[in-house]
Amino acid sequence: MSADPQVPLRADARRNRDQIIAAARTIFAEFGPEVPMEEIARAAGVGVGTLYRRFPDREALIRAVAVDNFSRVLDDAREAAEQEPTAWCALVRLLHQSVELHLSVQLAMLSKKAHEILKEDPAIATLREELLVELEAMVRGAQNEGTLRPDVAEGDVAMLFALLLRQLESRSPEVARMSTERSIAIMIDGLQARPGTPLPGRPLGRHDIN
Amino acid sequence: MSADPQVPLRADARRNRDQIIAAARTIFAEFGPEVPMEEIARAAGVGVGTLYRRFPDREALIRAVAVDNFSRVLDDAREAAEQEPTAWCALVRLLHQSVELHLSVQLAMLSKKAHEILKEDPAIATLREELLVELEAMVRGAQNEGTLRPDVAEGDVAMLFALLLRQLESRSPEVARMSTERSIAIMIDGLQARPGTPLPGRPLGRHDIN
DNA sequence: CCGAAACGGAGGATCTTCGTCCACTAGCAA
DNA sequence: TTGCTAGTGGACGAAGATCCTCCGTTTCGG
Repeated sequence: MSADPQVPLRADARRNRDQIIAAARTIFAEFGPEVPMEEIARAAGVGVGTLYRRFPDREALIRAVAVDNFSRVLDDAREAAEQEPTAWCALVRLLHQSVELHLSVQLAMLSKKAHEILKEDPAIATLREELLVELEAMVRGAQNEGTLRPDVAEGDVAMLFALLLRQLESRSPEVARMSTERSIAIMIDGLQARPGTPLPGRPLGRHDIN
Repeated sequence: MSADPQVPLRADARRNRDQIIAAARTIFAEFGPEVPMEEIARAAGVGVGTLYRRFPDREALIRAVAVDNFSRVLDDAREAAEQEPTAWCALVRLLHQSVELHLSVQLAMLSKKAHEILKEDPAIATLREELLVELEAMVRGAQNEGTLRPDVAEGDVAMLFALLLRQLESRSPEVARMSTERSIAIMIDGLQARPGTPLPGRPLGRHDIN
C-alpha cells in the first residue's frame, strides 16, 4: 500500500503485513486508535515483535491503516457515483456503507491524536481532499436534482457521517444495529429537500472541517 | 444532593463538595468518566485528598454526579413540558438544552463503565425511568399533534440525542458549535411528521435502550 | 540443504493513575 | 480570643498498564 520497500518482502512477511493492517482496521474502528499494540498483534495472529518490525511505532501503523482505508472509501465513493442513477442515491448508498466509512471517520475526525498524526502526512491529505471533492460533487449534484436541501455543503454531510457512525458502546448487537439503521434513515430524511426550516449558520464546506 | 450525612458538613467542606461535583460534571461531559481523579480535583480547586475523603472512589463520584445531573435534566424536561405550548416544542427545546443533557447521555449511554456502575444504583434507575417516562409523554404528545413521525418511540429519540450530543473533539469551537446546531436542526427535520419514508425495524421503546 | 529473513513473545524500562498519610489550616463554639 | 477538631492538600509508594527491544527458534526460497 505504501511505496514498495527497496527489497521486496518475503511471501510470509507480506502476508503478515496485510493481516496486521486488516486487524488494525477493524480494531481501530471499534476501539479507537489507542488500543494496545499487543491487541492488534494478537488479532492479526502475529507476535508484537513482528508488528514492530513492520511498523516502527504506532504512528506508522496508523498512517498505513489510514492510507489503506481512505483509498477504499474513495473507491466506494467513486463506484457509487458511477453506478447509482442519481447523486442522491449515491450519497445514501455511501452513507449506508458504514463499515469502511466508520474507520476513516474515526481516524480523521473523532480522535484528536489520530487527527494530528494524519494531518501531517501528505499522502493522506491528498486522499482526504480527493474524497471530499467527490463528496462535494455528490452534494452539488443532489442539490441540482432538487433532492438534497440547498443549505448544506459537503462539510455538513461529513459532520453528520461522523456523528452517526460513532457506534454506541454496549447494548445488544441487534438493537445497536437497528438503532443505527433507524438513525441514519431519520437523518437522511432530514437531509432531503423540502421547503421551510432553514438551518442556522452557513453551509460548512470542506475547509470548515479542517 | 444525597441523603444528609449523620453529621452536617462544615461550611467549607460543603462548598468544596459542591465544587467537586460541578467540576466533575463539566469534565466528565467533555472527556468521559475516566479522566484521572487529579484532573477533577484540580478543576475543582481542591487537592486529591479532599476529593477522596468526600468520595471514597471513582464510582461514588460518578454516582453522585449522575444523580445530580439526572435530576437537573428531569427538571428541565418537566419545565419544558409545562411551559412550551406543544409537545413538539418541548421536545425541541429539550434537545437544544444540550449541556446538561450531554452529560446524562454520556454517562448513561456512551460509556460502558459508567453504565455498569449506574445501572446498579436504584436512585439512578428511578431518575432514569422518570426521565424516560417524561420523554415518552412528549413523544406520544407530539405524535398526537401530528408533528412527530409516528414510527418512532422514546428509545429512538434518546438514541438520537446520544448520537448528536457527542461533541467531535478538536476543531475550532465556533465551527464545532455551529456544526452541532446544524446537525441537531437537520435531525429535528428528520423527525418531523411527513408522509412516506418508513423507518426500518420497529420503534425503540425505553426498554430497548436498556 | 543452507543462509538469510522473519518470527514470537518474555521481560526490563517507562509512564500513568491510584489512594493514603500526615503536617498544616481554618471554621466554630464557648 | 482561643482551643479543639474537622478539614485540607499534595508528596509519595504501590500497582498496573503499555511500550518496544532482544534473541533463540522457525520458515522461506534459491
